[in-house]
Amino acid sequence: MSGDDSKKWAWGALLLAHAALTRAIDRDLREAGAVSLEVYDLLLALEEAPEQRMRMCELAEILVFSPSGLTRLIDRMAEGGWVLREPHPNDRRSLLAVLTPAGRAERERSWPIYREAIARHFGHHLSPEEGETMRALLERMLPESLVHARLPR
Amino acid sequence: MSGDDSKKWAWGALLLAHAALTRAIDRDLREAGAVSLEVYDLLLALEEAPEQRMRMCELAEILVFSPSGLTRLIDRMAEGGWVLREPHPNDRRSLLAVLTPAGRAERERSWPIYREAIARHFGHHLSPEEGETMRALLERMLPESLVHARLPR
DNA sequence: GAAGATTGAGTCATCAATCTTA
DNA sequence: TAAGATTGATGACTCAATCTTC
Repeated sequence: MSGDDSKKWAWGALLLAHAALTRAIDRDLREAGAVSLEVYDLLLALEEAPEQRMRMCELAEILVFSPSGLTRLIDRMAEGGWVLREPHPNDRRSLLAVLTPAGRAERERSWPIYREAIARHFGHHLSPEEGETMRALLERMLPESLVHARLPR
Repeated sequence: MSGDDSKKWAWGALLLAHAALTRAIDRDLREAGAVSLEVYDLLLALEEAPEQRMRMCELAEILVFSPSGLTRLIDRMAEGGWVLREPHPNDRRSLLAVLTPAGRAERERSWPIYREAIARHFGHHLSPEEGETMRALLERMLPESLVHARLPR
């Protein structure tokens, strides 16, 4: 394997490792009684959106879900009372998903469980300075389109 | 939100962003005709294991899959001719998954597609030095149990 | 014609229960 | 009794097709 390939391979190995870690964290979160990563992500996206509402297609793009996958995710969340569907004022093709107070409460209830999981999985191996470096690099490495909707203001 | 919480939140945001990025990369890979992340991960694990074979329960742990999930994943891969099941010589409860030449070939066929995807998603936002820092930190940040089976020797 | 959302069919994961062997 | 693997039932995501609106 050439030098370039072996560098790419190292990245590939870390990609695979990180994908597995994500599954492990998601498993931990569910076992501890928190909502799944996707649900948390959606609740958070709505919470930080103007007027706590967003078009279905926007949500699908942010979450990297298929349109039908998002439809069903919103179905389940609406059944739980965490979101509502509302017609779009200017485009009758489109629907808005709206966060309810119950949805916000659920996100807040899950936060401490997330905080624990994050500390458990990320906090132990790096010094505070290294953690800071890591965060800054990750932030720049991830595509703007995926980060901007998620970073705290 | 306290200062500590806001740090944790930043990590949480990056966790969510990275989970979404993983979905995006997996989608890209499939569209480009490569095997999925899980399948690649399994093929690679077997390829680097002694004698290209591993116990089912070990594989499940490395991949962060449930036992039944692994059973079915191996079912599909065996149907495709990429792995075989073999009895464990010392423990008749256990089975070994064995990589076939076809499985190795499939992993090798997918590698260039992975290389492209990695370059596209990871190569563009960081300088080579930053990339190196990032890799080193990621390597230390991820749990040993997940990294050691995946890093190139 | 294209964009936005949904539905049905198919795929793939999990949990709980079961069977065999240590 | 526990460990390892599998099976059946269920849940959740994708693709392709459809319907409405731009």
